[in-house]
Amino acid sequence: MQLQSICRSDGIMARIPSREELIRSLKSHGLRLTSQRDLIISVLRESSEHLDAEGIWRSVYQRDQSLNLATVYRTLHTLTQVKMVKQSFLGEGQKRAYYELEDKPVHYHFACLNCGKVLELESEQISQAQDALERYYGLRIFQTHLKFEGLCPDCAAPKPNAEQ
Amino acid sequence: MQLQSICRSDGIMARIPSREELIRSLKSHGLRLTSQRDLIISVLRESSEHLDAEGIWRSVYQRDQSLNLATVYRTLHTLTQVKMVKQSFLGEGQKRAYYELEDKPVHYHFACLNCGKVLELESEQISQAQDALERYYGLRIFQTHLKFEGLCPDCAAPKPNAEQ
DNA sequence: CTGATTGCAAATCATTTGCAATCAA
DNA sequence: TTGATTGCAAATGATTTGCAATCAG
Repeated sequence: MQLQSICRSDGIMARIPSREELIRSLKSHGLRLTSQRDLIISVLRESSEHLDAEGIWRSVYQRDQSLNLATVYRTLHTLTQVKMVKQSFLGEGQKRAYYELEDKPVHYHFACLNCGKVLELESEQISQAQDALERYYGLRIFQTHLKFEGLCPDCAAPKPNAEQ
Repeated sequence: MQLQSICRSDGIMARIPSREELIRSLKSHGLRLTSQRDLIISVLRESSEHLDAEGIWRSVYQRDQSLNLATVYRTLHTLTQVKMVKQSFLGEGQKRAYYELEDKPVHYHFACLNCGKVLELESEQISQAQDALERYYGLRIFQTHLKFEGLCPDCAAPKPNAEQ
């Protein structure tokens, strides 16, 4: 069972930053725009699912066969550092990292154990709980890693004549 | 900066299952009680902090120098499968797995980015949010992986003359 | 006795790194 | 021009696995 696809369960389209915004963002951090970075960024922009480094590399490979997997890793690392990219561990066992462009609004991931689909969930309550935890325990929370696993609506209540 | 220690921020003592309960649990799953498993279980019971496989191995090593790291991994895998042990990815980057005995009540982890301390947080609101998500999206949630990162109370508001 | 479990060493697999060559600014 | 970035190949490091020997039930 593999990671399959991303669905925003709420039907709300996430705002994907434009190529220009992303390039501006790159430069504002003193980073250079190389053809490799440009390609990787466009793959991230155009992908409808979360990709791991190798998936990104395979996508890029169609347009540039010389781009090296190590460059993909290095680029993702750099972009994650400057908060243009968000890294999540969506597979079972959190072995492999998946990447998506940093976009608002904040969402959380749900991975179906049966079909591998990944849903993006929003929850005001979670953000509130987080605020409450900060106040109650006196912490400062900079990052939240939250992932649910279970059965998606389709797999939880399969319809008689529907292929999952 | 390394993982340092576990503090139950609320001061509530978690209930640690007795050795006998754990052995009973082992057998109820058709698993054999070997001296290696017995040792690993007691290290898990007696440890006040989350340990990774190597930390467990080092602890066990004092009592049995022949116990192999591979056995530790295999045992942790087995115990995780039968839900006697819970695996979390507490380091930065979720590279390495940490293990603790499965115990109620449910808690979440907070890792301090400065001193490496891990706090155990409880939050009724998070459980409620989870229930709400299940109902709202029509999912079944079997597992929640939640980890916060930021500054612990000590590092967020350091006292003038206090070490870390 | 017999299948479960272990020790050992080798394999895996995602990710990282050193280094010389290349390229953006 | 010059430091940032890349390709390549080799290294890393946590975890897993094949296999023969051992042990629990």
